[in-house]
Amino acid sequence: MSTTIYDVAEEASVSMATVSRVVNGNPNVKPATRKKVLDAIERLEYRPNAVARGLASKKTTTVGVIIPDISSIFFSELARGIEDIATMYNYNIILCNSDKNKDKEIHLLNTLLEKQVDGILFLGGEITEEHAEHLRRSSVPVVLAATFHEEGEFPAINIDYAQAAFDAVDHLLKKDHKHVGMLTGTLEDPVNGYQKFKGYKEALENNNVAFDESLVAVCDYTYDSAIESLEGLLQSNNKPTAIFSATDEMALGAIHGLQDRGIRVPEDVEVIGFDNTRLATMVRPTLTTVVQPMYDIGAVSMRLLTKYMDNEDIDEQNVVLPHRIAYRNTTK
Amino acid sequence: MSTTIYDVAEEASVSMATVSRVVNGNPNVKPATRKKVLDAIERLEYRPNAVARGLASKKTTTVGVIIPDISSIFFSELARGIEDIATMYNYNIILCNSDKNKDKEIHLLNTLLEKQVDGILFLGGEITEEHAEHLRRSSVPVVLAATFHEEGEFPAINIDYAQAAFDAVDHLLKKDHKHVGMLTGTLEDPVNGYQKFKGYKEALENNNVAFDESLVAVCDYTYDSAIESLEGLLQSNNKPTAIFSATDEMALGAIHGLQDRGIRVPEDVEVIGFDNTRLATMVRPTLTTVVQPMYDIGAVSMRLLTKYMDNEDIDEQNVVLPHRIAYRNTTK
DNA sequence: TTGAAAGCGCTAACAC
DNA sequence: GTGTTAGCGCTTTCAA
Repeated sequence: MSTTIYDVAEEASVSMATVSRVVNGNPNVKPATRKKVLDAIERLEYRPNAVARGLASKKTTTVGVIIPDISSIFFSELARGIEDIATMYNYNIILCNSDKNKDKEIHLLNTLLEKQVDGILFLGGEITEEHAEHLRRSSVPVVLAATFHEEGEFPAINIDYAQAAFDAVDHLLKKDHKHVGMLTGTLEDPVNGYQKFKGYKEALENNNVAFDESLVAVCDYTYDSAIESLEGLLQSNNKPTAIFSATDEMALGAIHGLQDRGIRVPEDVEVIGFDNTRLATMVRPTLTTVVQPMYDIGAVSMRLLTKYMDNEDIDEQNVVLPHRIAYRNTTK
Repeated sequence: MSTTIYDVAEEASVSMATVSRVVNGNPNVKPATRKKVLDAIERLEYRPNAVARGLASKKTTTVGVIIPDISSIFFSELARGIEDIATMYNYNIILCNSDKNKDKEIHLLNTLLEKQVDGILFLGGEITEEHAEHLRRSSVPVVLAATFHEEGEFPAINIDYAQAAFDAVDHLLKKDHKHVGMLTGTLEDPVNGYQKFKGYKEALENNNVAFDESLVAVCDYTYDSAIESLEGLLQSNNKPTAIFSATDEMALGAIHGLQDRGIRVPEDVEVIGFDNTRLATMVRPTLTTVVQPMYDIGAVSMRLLTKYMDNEDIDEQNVVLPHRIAYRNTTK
């Protein structure tokens, strides 16, 4: 079997309590005995059993992360931010894909709780009342990232999506575009759907431009769906001369869809994306897009979670990170 | 405190052993008592403690995944394949970024072992002799994915990178290109560097084309580095009329770098990438590239790991998945 | 500064 | 079918 704390104690001729103390950096150990123990550990290649430790101490130094889809260019960047900060604070991460599926999300929540994680990060999905009920019952802190609960009941890290969308569309409108199209996710999606759409509409109102339903296309976030939906927009009586897309990937779809039809970007149609994923500079023309600090959202949410786990003071449980627009070449 | 198996036993007026039996689906329980227990569990909202269970059973149903960088479009796709199969077999995943850094990798290996994972998936990094020593000492099975050990000592899932590179370059050469450039990763990288470069050289030899050092540029896998390195290739006395890139992202860099200089793709220069990431169809012209089944590599490696963990028979510890070339519009 | 001993919540013999 | 009991490897009082 693998060597235990008892073996080390015996090898060093001390009690297991003393071994435990040196392993845990407890200062109440005479340097000489500390050395004895350290040597024994080395000789025996002792490696503490984190499961036993977790059972005894009720801390696993592991946090659960529920993420819609790790293969998404957006969420994987978030995940990286999370993992970096987790490492910094000595936590490991159990990563689970939810596909934004409610049942899966709730199931995962329970699985993670069974595994005794010290905290949970919930990313991206819609927070329904059913979610809220489960989250409330959680025995460990939960923080949301890139999503939020209507009532602001749970700590959450986001940008102001509606305002960001407003800014982008407003920019277009101020340049005298009369017909600005929008590519959106499903409106049930609080972030990529509802909030951004809301910003779009508000910008229209604010600029006294009538809302035209035929100018908004609901897509499923994929590049291909954007190309397809474009057909609809182009059919509108109010053919768009500018398009705001809820994600970069769909913006690329729009750009290429336009180009494939011989429509020039930005000369004939200007395009603004959202997220500033690495894709944005990997297209020609390079994409003007709303910059959302993805890595930071992950990092900040993990940091906030550590505060909850360590019972530190929380100054603000709902943090709104800044956004801006990166002007590149899909706009004039 | 949270409710334990004792509470349930009391509530149901049975012994804890019986509760354990129903929780674990042991058939030796009378239906009537099973129901009693199930009811008690429901009433008390009992949730088994996986840590205690792990300590007692020596199984955590958790596997460790050491991955170079989860935010990479390539590895995140692999990770998705891993997670899906893990879920299917009821495992969770502890995800750790290594940045292909040897010390980090070895440190992570130890951390995961401390956490008593049931198995480990090691992705992408170089396997030095030092790695091998640590891997050999692992108390749980380890499988490699998208990397391998020279001696084939450890189970590994890959495609034949050298052959794949050969195929791509050979295709170019057969079309009478005399000067085929290559964008490669560092040659220490067994996969993206050495193997692909080897395939490149072999294709040259096979077609009786002299190797010209000025035609290969070592990049750091980024889009930008590819754009930069392009300058060097274009300076060569044997200006390339075709370019083979070790990754799609660098291929995009090359394409845009060429286009920015007014060089047309594929008319003036043909380009072939590697991986067939989602980027490949998100560029114009769409990218001809070597198709590597990323998701499958993840899925198959996780499946193989489950076999090791469950002591199933292994037919082949070194699996080589098929590759092919997707011909699109960066080649004529 | 060190040791003894009581759990942590569960599984897995073993007995009945 | 069901209960008893001895660990799993560690942390954490409490004494000394």
